[in-house]
Amino acid sequence: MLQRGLSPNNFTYPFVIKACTVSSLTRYGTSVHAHVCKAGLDSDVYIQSSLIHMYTNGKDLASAELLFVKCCDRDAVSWNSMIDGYVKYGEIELARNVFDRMCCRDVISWNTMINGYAILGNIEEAKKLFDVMPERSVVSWNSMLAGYGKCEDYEGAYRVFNEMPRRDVASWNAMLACYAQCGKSREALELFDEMKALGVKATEATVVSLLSACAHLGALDQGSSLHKYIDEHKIEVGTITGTALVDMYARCGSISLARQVFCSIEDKDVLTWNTIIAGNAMHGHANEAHELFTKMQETGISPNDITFVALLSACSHAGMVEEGQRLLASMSSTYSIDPKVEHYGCVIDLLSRAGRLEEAMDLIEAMPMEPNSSAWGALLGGCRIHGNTEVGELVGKRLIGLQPEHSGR
DNA sequence: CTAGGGTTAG
Repeated sequence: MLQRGLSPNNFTYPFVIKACTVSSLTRYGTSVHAHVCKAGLDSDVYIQSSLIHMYTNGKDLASAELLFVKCCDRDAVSWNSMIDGYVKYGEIELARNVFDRMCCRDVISWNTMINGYAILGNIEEAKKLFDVMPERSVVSWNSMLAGYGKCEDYEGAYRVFNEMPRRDVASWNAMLACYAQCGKSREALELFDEMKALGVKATEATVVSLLSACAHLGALDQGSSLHKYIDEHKIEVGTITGTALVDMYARCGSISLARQVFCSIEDKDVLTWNTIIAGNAMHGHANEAHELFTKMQETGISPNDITFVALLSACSHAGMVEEGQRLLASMSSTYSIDPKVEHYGCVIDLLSRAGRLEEAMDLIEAMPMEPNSSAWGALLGGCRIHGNTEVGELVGKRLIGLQPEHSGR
């Protein structure tokens, strides 16, 4: 359009800006913003609110704030976008401050605020707002439901699920996710039967929670029939669903099917790679886990701390002591990831199983954080296997000194 | 599409 010499007007810009927002093209959006200013259209309320939304969506709060304070004529979209921006940035107090100053609060403002508290697991504050809001939508109820889910309170969630006047697919998905995350796998599968009986159409979020439930049950039959259901109902298999399928097959014992699904996933993210690496580790395929780690980096995906837990557990299963030590050292030196207590725990386990108890003891003393019970447990387990009462007693004394209430069993 | 529902270690 610009190349043809046509000038965009105040009706054109919001569409262009929205396109940038949905495609996360904030950089291009910034140049559109510059065009808007040059054209003298930066006082248009609609353009302003779409720009603010674009910036908050792209986590560029500074630019959003700058624009927000400059407008004298703000619409509800601008206010709501600012609230949501602060919420997503983890700044709940700032979000609340904007919410309290807002005079034209609508149901979206209330829901955004309730969701903000729910994300943080602050169900009390969410409920306070929920109880006093002038009108509620199904989203208000769903946000409360998700809030109880976040607190792992599946009974509270189910109470909300029962009380709500109307349910949509997100309500079912939130309840299913809550059950799945609370380890109530059977309840999740039963709720799905109810959902199907009522004719509610499943989405990707539905099957992801159910696949996770099957994975935790090790239920290959139900997992495979879910896979069939996904195909038959033409539910899209995106990165998240694909990853959930890989995890389900791996945990249910079928590493070959896991691998097959893994290969079919177009856009693999770090979670996808972590899942297949961990799957191979569980099955004792340490070399393949490490090959996958190399391939992952070749495709431009950087590992995170969970990748290293998976790799180190692969070493544990295979007894690859030196490789494990090398990996632990490489975390901070090569990848700038600070090893956590879990990573030290894996290597302590590795050393203890190999009978290298003095080295394990040295590592537990040298780690920069307080060892947790599984780190001590790994060391004690090694002492038992190898009949080393000397280090065992040392550990016992340390444990009694640290936590007198855990005086052994 | 201004708000809500999703996967990974042990």
